[in-house]
Amino acid sequence: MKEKQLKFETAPRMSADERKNQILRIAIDLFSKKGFKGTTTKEIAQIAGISEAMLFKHFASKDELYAAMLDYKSCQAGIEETFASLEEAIEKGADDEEIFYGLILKALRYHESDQEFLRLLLHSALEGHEFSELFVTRKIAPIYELLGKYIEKRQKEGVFRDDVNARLIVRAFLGMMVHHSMNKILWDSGQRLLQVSDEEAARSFSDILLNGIRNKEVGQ
Amino acid sequence: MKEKQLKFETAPRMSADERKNQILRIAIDLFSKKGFKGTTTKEIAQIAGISEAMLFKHFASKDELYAAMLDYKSCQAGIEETFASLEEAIEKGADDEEIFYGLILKALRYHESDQEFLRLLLHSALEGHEFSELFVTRKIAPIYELLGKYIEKRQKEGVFRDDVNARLIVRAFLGMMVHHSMNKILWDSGQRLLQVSDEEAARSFSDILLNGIRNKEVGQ
DNA sequence: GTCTATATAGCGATAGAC
DNA sequence: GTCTATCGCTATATAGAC
Repeated sequence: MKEKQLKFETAPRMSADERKNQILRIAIDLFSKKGFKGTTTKEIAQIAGISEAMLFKHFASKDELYAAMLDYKSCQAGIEETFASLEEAIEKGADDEEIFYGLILKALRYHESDQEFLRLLLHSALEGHEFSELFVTRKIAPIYELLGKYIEKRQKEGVFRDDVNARLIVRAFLGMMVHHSMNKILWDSGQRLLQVSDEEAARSFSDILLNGIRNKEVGQ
Repeated sequence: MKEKQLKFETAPRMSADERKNQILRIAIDLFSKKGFKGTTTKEIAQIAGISEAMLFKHFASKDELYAAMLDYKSCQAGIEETFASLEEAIEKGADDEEIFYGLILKALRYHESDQEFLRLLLHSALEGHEFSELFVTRKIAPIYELLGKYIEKRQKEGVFRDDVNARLIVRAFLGMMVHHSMNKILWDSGQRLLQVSDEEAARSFSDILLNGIRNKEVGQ
């Protein structure tokens, strides 16, 4: 259980805000790797180069630090941005290919660049932390709503098959992409099972899905 | 963090094997809910109705108990059985519909009936435990192999499109189903996002996938 | 803003009696 | 096979000096 660690050796007497941010960044790193119980306040303090007493001056308890860290992390957007660009693509009447391919690729790239996020989300879900529930309500439910509505519209237009629940299509869609990211982060670091670029994965997933849900009779 | 707990009030002087099995079952329950660090030997002993000293007579350390528990759990098959029935379906030349629908439905039902398993797998993956790696090598890789080969065969026959990596199709396929199960277990207990039966989900996923990867020109 | 020192509780694990 | 008692350690958190 030895990992390389970010080390912040800094001049003493950092300002309160700087210090708080430094602690949060270290907490994100450690909590994402080892979860809540697996991370100690001692280790966080050591890496920050301060005493535990100082840490508890900034955050009254470990719980408070954990919550603050999740809050900080979820404000780093990434999902908001992805959602906004999806909304925009739909509004300007982009091709289905453009919409689906673009969304998958954006998501895969985000997961790649911010692996801490998926790990923190899984940890908090397994631990039953409210953050996990909140994240689904605030960030995931709107995607089901937006994408679900779009698919229903295309079903009414006769372009997509209407014998499949629109939200089940959203789930299939998110499933391909989330599962692929999870494999890359959690198991497939050696890429034993599969080696493909994000572009190829996004291309294939969106092809499979679109061909899978389009009405055969209607030409595209 | 209060949960209902399986309680084993038993007559004293259980045989060694019985006791060991009882401890393993309790360990599975607790480790799957709270992970390794989140579970204490004290709690396991309390629920078993014995002292911690007794627990350490049966398992020399907490680590040993954890490993024994994962071993025990992974021998409860479920996946072997699913794999075998997939193999059989392919050999007897079943329809693609039969093969894909059957596999998804079997997997969804297994995940439903044994939620501990998915939780333990995720916990061990996040913790970087070797079990997780081993599970992928021994249980998941063969599925990629078997299903990948079958898809390649169908591609050569001209039934499936051959412009998509066969293993990427396997991933898309497993992704839909695993992600759906994870949603049911981790987030969707209130089914806010989606309410569907396992049968409907399996039907839709296999429809989407098969339509998505079949050559358009070839009638079925 | 930072420290040392310490309180208090809980952890995994052991000794030794029955 | 089981217990009580306890060890050595680490955890979160606090008090009070500088």
